[in-house]
Amino acid sequence: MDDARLAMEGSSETVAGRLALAIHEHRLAPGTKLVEDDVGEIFGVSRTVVRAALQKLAHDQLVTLQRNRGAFVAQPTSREAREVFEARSLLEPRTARSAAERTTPADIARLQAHIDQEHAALHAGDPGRALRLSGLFHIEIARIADQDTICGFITQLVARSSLIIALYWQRRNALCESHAHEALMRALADTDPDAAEQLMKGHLLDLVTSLDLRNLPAAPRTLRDALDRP
Amino acid sequence: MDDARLAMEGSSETVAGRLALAIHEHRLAPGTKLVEDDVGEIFGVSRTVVRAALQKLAHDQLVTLQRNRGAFVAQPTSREAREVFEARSLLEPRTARSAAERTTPADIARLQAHIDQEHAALHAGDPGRALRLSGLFHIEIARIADQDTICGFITQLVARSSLIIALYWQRRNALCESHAHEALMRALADTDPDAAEQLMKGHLLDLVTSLDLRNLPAAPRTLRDALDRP
DNA sequence: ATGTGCAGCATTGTATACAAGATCGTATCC
DNA sequence: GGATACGATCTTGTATACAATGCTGCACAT
Repeated sequence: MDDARLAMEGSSETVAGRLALAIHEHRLAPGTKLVEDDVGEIFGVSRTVVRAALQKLAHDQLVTLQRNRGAFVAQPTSREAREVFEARSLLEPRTARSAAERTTPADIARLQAHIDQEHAALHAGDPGRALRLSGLFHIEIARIADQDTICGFITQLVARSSLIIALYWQRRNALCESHAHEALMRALADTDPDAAEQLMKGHLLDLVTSLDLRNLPAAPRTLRDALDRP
Repeated sequence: MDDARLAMEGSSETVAGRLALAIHEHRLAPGTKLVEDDVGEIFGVSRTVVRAALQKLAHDQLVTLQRNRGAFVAQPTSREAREVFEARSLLEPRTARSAAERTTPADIARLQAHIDQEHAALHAGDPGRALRLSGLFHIEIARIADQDTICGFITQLVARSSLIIALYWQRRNALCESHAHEALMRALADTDPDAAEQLMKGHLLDLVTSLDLRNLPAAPRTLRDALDRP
């Protein structure tokens, strides 16, 4: 009830960012209800700005808005999961190719820093943060490609992927061994567009095959929601 | 000052839709300021719902929000224009391929109806509506491909393309002779994925080469905005 | 005991009120 | 005469108030 001090300059975006981060790091589980008053009190703002933040997150499909019922952390269906990775496989390989054609040493340094942080988070026993950093790696590559529009799409898809992983990840053990990321970074450093494209393609395929998408209905939902829809 | 009757059931989305349609049909020019009170009075709703609508449009990048200054119909730069068509060229050809693999006769009928309406609008001297329908044709193909996520992206890109065409279209004469659309429809009807993919690729290339993207700074903006930025 | 109806409560949807910032015109100074 | 400073006005940002909707639990009937 005291974070109001950092709420200046686009407070609704601050709230949206904090909520998004919590979702990315799996600290807010899919299906969780986000009550406007509660969120507002936590961040020290009124419902007005909370509503704006929830709307933004809804547009990114991180939360679902149900009229007169409220906002819930989204629960992508297995169909949506397949669609998200289908979209990523259309966008990211060729974006990685473009990135490879214009990577600078500074970019490589940034990528290396990402990978290091990711390893550190894993060893520190913070898989949520590791997952978040893993997603940022993909976004960073899109940023290198210098295509803001595509980068925005990829950002959205990475965010939804975090929810999908929360729901459908099967081998809980080896969490995203980032050899793939290191190989990608090398391809960029070597200015090898073909390798970058193929590596990204394979990496995404690995990811989607690590999911268990047999049409289990998303998860045992909020117990109540399971029956009031149909 | 009387349209309040149709404003129930998601009123902010109604407002956003009406505004978006006006932008699509080039009745709201890029750079136009959207004053909250004015919009609210026009649609018979309060600023609360107008703000929600403007936020949604801002997320779709149809309007630009400037803090404490207001909302303006977006003016994509030539860079953004290139990015939008780059993104479309990544998404739409392969989406057209997917569509060709699953087109039903009912889909063809719908596409034919779109083309007919487009011709009718052109002959009726309503180029705005023709352009809107032309965009819907692309969205309809994405819908046939049955990929909601990609369809959503394409919808956004088509919307932004409308703004780009408003700003950068050079040959004002032959407005989108829709032979390309008819050829695409035939490829879908013939279940010819290769042709569909190639035709879409070529069509998008034709579109982007019909633009004049030499870095003219977007247009003579709102006369005032041109000088207060730098 | 199970199902139904109603009442009270909790939460969201919308409008309005007030505060903060930006714009524009005018007056003043040089 | 031109530039600058200031104040009036308009617009947006945020909070709050009220209305409408949905939810929960108890009473009551079957």
